[in-house]
Amino acid sequence: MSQLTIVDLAKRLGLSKSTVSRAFRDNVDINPATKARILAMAEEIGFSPNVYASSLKANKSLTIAIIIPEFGNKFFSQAIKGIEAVARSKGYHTLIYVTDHQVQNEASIVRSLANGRVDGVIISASGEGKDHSHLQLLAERGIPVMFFDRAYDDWKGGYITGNDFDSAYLATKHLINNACKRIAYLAINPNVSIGKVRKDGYEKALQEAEMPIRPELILDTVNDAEQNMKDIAGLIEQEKPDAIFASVERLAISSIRVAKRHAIRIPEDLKIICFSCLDIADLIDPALSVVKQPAYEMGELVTKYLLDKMEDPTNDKFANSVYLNSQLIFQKSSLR
Amino acid sequence: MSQLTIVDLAKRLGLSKSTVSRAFRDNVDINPATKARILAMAEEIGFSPNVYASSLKANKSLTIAIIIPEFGNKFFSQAIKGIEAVARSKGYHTLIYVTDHQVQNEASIVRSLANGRVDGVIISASGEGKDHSHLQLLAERGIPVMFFDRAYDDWKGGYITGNDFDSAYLATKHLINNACKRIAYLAINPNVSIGKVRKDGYEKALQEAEMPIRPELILDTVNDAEQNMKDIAGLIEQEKPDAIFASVERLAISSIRVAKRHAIRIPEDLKIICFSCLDIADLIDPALSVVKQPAYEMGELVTKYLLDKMEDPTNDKFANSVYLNSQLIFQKSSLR
DNA sequence: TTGAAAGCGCTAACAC
DNA sequence: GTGTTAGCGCTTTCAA
Repeated sequence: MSQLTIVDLAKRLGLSKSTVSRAFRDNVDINPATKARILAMAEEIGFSPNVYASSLKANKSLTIAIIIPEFGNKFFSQAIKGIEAVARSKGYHTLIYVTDHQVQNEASIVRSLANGRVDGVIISASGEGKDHSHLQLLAERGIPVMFFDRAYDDWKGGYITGNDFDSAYLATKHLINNACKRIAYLAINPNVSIGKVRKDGYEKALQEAEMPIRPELILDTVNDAEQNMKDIAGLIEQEKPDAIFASVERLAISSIRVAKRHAIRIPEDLKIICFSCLDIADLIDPALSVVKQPAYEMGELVTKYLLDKMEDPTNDKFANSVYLNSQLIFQKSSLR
Repeated sequence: MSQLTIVDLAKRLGLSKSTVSRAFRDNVDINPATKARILAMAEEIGFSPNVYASSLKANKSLTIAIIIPEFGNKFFSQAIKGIEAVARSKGYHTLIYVTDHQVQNEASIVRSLANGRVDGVIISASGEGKDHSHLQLLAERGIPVMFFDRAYDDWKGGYITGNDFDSAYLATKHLINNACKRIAYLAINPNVSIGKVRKDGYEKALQEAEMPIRPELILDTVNDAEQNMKDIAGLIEQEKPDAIFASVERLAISSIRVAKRHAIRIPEDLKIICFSCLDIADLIDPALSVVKQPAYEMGELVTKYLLDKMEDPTNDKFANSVYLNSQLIFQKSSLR
């Protein structure tokens, strides 16, 4: 309750507050014995220096922020776990924000951070909208930003993601090799990087196999499971695809539910594969084929890069994109 | 880059910094026109007040912390989503920490918070250990704490959790009603509230049915999936249970894997039910019976309570436990 | 309604 | 090695 300060400590010990302050910093000249005395007393009365006073002084917060669009799947929880682990190991604290795919939420969150609250920001982009001026705010403040998994088309800074183009290409090719002729693609927002890149991989595989890219087999989805179920049911009924490649896990789950409901057999009538970090994909009926991204590693790496960038903001090295290899796991849902 | 301050703004506008400061607070006398001018200029040059200076002054951080043992399942991600949503709607920021079930991590995290960094803390307890003195630190600082899901036996403060005793009792009774005679219980750490309460519910159901409580059917597990798989395999082989009640999801998943590996049929040879917030429990083979806690609501409620407690720390109302009803979903894995 | 000034708790020259 | 002192940027009396 009582707000202890270094002055209180100093008085009790008959020292000045600067000496007490020094005891809590490294690399400063202080008599080891004095330091020990101070730390012992601090321990005894339960004192530790007020972080906001320190932050104000140092103009550093030792805090980073994560902004993600959703929390619905293992990908993000694993990534956050990686982020938090690295951050904490380096003495940083991690603020978390969920935008629910609303860019305006992302913008308002970013605005609330651009006043010294954080030293760096990690974002997985929340959606469309041409206006990413909120990112400009961080740039003006010199607050480094790294994106992971999802970035905006026009983002020129650092970005860690999976090798989604290749993975999507290989996943589609796998379906083709398993005799699929009408492969539907369930897309998310194409304004977000992964929406576009994954679709490009899908299209390349079709082209390479000299199969037509049929726009009617490409379904643009929304952030509403019920609506998506309807749309997927409509797609299946009208277009009779023999395979579905879902760009994100929740669309594959919806597809499986639709299939069950309509007595469509997987994989006999319809094969399914999707991007997913689900650790129990093998226990689903039927075992779900997945493109599994290294979520935890991605979280670790994006944080390492961010912290490095914070140390050396001008280094161009951190403005590049890094692609981590995903793992393709073919199981019953996509096999002939 | 350039660190703008209220003084810069004041100079540009020919005002004093106190007037500028007032423009950013509500409930103070300031000419509306002046305020508008100030805010317009702030917008133009992209200024917002340094939060650490404000926090230092106000001795409030507008920040809370969540400390959880793991991030492995939907329960925690949903709960965090609820916490963050409520916190943000009230203007609070949310720090997140994962202890990996290590009480010493919990302790060191708490220590790093007890210096003004946060105004309140939400914890789901990380494990055993008799020494919870780190919580004392927060109490001394007058930082309110609320637990959710998992609390320590000796915790006397606020606690929001599921009606686990009743749910465990009903889940066990359900197995009994489905002709199970040898119901194994997979326990987690009994020093954490839910470890004990859930087991109590299980035992009560057995007693009520006049079935013996067999210690050899109760497996204490550890935080290591491989080890647990071995132990579960051993249990199944030696004790031949006809049902497993897993106190947490990951133990049920491990059990299913063991069963598959050993060609044990679920539910014919072995029925399974567990606590879980898995949203695709119905898609697992076989569809998994679960006790589903209202994770998101729990996150919301614990946060509301914490924020209320922060306003009125002496109100005993927030020292009580609140039990939210879980939902029992019986599916193929536990049915005759 | 606005300005001047003290101070939140800590840090880092600078002096001794 | 330790003490003195001047702020970090903001808020808030108090006076005008």
